[in-house]
Amino acid sequence: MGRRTPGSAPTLSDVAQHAGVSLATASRAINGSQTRVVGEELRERVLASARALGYAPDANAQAMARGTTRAVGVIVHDLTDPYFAAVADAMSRAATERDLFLTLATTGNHVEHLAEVVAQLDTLRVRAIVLVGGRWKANQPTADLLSAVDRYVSRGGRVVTIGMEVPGVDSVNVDSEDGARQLARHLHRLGYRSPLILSGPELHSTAVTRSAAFVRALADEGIAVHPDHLISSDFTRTGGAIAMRMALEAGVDVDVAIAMNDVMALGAMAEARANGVAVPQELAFTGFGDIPSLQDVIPSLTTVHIPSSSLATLALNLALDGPGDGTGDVTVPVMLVARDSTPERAG
Amino acid sequence: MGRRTPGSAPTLSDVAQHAGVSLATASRAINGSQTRVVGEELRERVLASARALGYAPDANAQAMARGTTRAVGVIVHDLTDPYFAAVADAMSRAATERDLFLTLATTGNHVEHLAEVVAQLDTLRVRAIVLVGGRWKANQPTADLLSAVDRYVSRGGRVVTIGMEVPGVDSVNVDSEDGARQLARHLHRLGYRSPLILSGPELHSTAVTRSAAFVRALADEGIAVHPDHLISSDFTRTGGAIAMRMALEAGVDVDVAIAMNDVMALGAMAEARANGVAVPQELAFTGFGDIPSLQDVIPSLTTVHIPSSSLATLALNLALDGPGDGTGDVTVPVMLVARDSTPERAG
DNA sequence: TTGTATGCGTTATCAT
DNA sequence: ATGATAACGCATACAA
Repeated sequence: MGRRTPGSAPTLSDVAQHAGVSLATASRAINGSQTRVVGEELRERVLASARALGYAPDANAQAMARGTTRAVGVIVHDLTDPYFAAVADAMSRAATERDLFLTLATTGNHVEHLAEVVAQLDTLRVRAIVLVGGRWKANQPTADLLSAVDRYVSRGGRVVTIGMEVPGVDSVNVDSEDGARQLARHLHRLGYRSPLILSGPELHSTAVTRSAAFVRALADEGIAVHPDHLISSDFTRTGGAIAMRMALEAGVDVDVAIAMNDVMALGAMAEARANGVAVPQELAFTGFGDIPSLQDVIPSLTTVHIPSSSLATLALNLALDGPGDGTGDVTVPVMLVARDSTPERAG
Repeated sequence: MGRRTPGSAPTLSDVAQHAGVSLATASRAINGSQTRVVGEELRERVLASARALGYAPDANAQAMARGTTRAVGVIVHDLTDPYFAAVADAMSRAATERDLFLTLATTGNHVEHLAEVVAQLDTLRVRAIVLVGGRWKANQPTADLLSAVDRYVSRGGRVVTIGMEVPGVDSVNVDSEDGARQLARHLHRLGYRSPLILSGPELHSTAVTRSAAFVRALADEGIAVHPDHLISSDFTRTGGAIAMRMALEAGVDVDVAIAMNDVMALGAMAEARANGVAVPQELAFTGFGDIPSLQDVIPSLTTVHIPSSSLATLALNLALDGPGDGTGDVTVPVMLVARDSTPERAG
């Protein structure tokens, strides 16, 4: 067969030679120039040669010659978290749509590696970086991160964050404010009066913002949140469980636990149940995000739907076409999803 | 500030010039050659210049000069599926471990794009491609895919699949055989005697292999599977639900539904319950895979744990260090996880 | 140890 | 319309 020796790859020159044309013509015939056109006959011949040799262009060489790549970088905390998985998946689709490909990086539990990851992507000369925030203990950008972003941007790189504020960087955010309002109104109407708020890490801006939004929204409904009824913990399932345990041990008297995201709610719910609390009769639960696996938990969890797909699409569009100066912030609407974890409460 | 005009990036030449050394010295000082060493003083000066200019190497140029990249390609069906998410996450960690980065591609529902995706990754000259099979309707490699893989391999590329057979390609597989055996034994001991097998697509080799393994394993326990009690459907949650509905409408008399993966089991379980079946008393359920979200479903699902992390690590190692000729197949052990969806059955 | 020069595969700018 | 040829940014064989 036409298999060449391993390690070698047919180059454009090989193709040109095989077709008996110049390198330039081969290039134009295969990857098409915007200015030049190749004659019908030659084009056919070149294409045939390319096929015959099994030619595949070298994207790295193209990147260098063109001065730009077709890669976009995506940074998430942990793909195991359904929220990130959903966003990453949508991002992948959106990228394919625009004929780009994804370089995906996860930071695991190490926020401190964030700057390093950005530098890596910088090295790859990705066209844009989408930084998906949301589960790190703290999401205040460190000096390291800021300078890495700054270097990248100074090279013409584009950055946009999702659910995370970085000075001078465009961002796409969830309308936590409105979500809290919808949920608070719903709970009030159902008869809930003493909420327990399961907040995220105290250093996490989304956690702080969102819980503040809940406190306000509840106040608007005439429901005051007792200071002891706001517990901070990790933005994870375990975090939710721990917060719930703390609440139970403190013997708080509440009728609904409002978690700042779904996984926390699930963790808290499991913990409550494990401690003999009747869910949802004795204690109701709400989440935030509407991750897919929610459809299989019992009772199904009342939550606020975050359209992760538009989140991703908007972020990518913003990254590629936006101003790129931090003035292009976008907020995506959310929607209450009432389910079984918050039954109507008898007075 | 030292911000350069957007679009431009300081190059190694700039650094060399700034430090007053040659290009070669700058290169060696920054990325360290294995043969050459740079004097202490000069190295410092170069590094300082690099820092001062905000220099970041161009990975594309390096790739070209070195003739090799640090990228590995990963192809999954859908990140929204917890199984793929888990594998991809583990892959990301494994890649970081080896100082590589991930180029992630999802095929969505379009198996037919698989060849195209491989060609793309080929273009990028990724060091290796890990193809994670498992949810496509059919996973028989098409001629398109085969030739794309062949071209890539002939260039020195490495391919390994997970849970999918492609001729001449190394693969990492789950020990379905043993998983079926463990589960069958468990079910038999608990008193189950008439199983319903929820299989995957008829064209899907994993589905076929695994259900055959179950039929055998059950037979070994003296349990025969009635032909009508093996239903094929999609490898998805919806597929599971549909299969369950068909079984219910057919009025099958069974005591346990054995799904070929977790999401099918969850879909089937929900469907059964929606149709008034008491779960698990009236009908028990088992899955395969042990995806994380299982901990929040009630009753918790008995399943077979697939160590997705070692799956990913092994695949990557095999891809990078293996023979690369299809003789390096690896099988990873699985483990029964008995939970509440299969209670002991009163004779 | 340091510097010079060449090549990696492609695009783009010139001529022709 | 086609063909030379110069970049692109870096690593390395060779020379000093």
